[in-house]
Amino acid sequence: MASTLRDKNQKSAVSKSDAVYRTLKRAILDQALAAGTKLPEDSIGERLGVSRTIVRQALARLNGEGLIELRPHKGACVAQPSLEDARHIFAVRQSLETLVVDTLIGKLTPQQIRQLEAHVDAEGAARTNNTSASIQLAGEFHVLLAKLTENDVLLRYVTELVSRSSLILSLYGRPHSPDCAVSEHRELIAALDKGEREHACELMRHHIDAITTRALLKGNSEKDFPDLLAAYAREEGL
Amino acid sequence: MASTLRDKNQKSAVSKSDAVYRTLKRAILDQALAAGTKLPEDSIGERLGVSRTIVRQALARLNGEGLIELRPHKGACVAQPSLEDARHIFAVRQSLETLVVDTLIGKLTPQQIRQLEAHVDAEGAARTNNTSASIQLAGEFHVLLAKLTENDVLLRYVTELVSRSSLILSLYGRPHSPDCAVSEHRELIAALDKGEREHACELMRHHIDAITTRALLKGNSEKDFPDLLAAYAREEGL
DNA sequence: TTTTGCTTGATTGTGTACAAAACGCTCGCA
DNA sequence: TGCGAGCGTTTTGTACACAATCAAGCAAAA
Repeated sequence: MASTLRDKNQKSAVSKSDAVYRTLKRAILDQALAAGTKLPEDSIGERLGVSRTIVRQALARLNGEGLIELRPHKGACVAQPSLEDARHIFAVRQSLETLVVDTLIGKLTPQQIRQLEAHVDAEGAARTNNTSASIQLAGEFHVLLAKLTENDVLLRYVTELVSRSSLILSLYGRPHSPDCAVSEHRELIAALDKGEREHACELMRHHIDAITTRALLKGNSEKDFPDLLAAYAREEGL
Repeated sequence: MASTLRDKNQKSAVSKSDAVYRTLKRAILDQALAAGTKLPEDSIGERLGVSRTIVRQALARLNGEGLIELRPHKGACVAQPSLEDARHIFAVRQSLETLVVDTLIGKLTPQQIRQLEAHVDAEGAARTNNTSASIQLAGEFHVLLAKLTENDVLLRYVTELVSRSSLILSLYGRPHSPDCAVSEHRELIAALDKGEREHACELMRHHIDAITTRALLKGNSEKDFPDLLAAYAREEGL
């Protein structure tokens, strides 16, 4: 596709570690690299044709964003957010995305509204595709909203949280029905368009609640056992 | 306390780049390194007795947190947040710190209340000292609150934003009167203690508003002039 | 048979060397 | 005297090599 070429040019011109960073990030979010997968610097570097130095930089960045875990002398692996992590992440999303809506109310141009609607149309079209692409698109809707605020900090945090949410959904989430996400997104756009501040905020709150519920309902079986053990181990100073 | 010792051992034993990271961060927040100061990898490494590799890691991390700017092939320098950056940062702080208060309401133990009061006492005691230490302590109060939520994500973001706020205050802020900060902190603790949710949230909102005003009111004289020039120059493609 | 200790292999942490790019300086020219 | 080009120096970007650490497998003893 065209974007690949453009990205490749940018990367080679701007920085290689960015390229590796983006590649790994996409691989993680596409679930090509499942949660918990080890990420040895050597193999990745060899596979992508760069030195370990570059890979290390990319891994450090991903670690900073919470997408991988980086334990000293033990290497990196794709993060496995605990249920508690998940609750924390969604709580902060709740707060920040309400701010997004609050910032956007009454300031969206017709063109921007159309842009949002076009995105949701794409979500609707991808409904029949596989789950991961659908989760991806649903997440990008939130990132797009954040981008429209033109608040860099807000955009960065929302982007980060949406990425981590994708990971969580792929770990714990029930099968994910895109239908409700799409309809909720449409309602939100309508409220934003009409300038109904309270209604729009309430819709966003409810929407994130729905995602949270979908994310945390499952996953109480095999995953909690090792976590419990880890808690005990930590108390012993291990 | 015991944790301090443990942390220190961990630091020296576990990783050098952490040490450099912390050193640079403190230097920036203490205004030992003024905004805009160039940070050559070589000099820093030589000064701190580590190789460029380590320094580079620390710089990358600081860049991720917005404390330094890292332009390709041009090196790092202490960040100079624009007034717009400042507005963005405080807007997000507003939102997140309200979440902190909302999370904490009704869940603080008497011991934690005492801990908060002790901190504010320290703020009051440092009132006569120099400005930077005072700003520092006032910021740490907010970090302490975030820590009490036990929400890692929230803590990380608040910490980051408080750091950047310190930088902003040192750049644009008027002389900073610690008195009002202290009294506002005390009121907030009281409201938290009594479990008055709405009142506490309102106090936090008002408090951040006050900080924002203090931060952005000044700085229209000597600092805006070069900025204005830069804007003109950019329009000319320079 | 199970457990403990050692040894080996693999992987990360760090320093250093070389290549490329940007900055400052001097020199030449109008 | 002012301006621009060319060159040398400084600084960053990258690769690689060596040291340190961890995990696994094997052997030996209880």
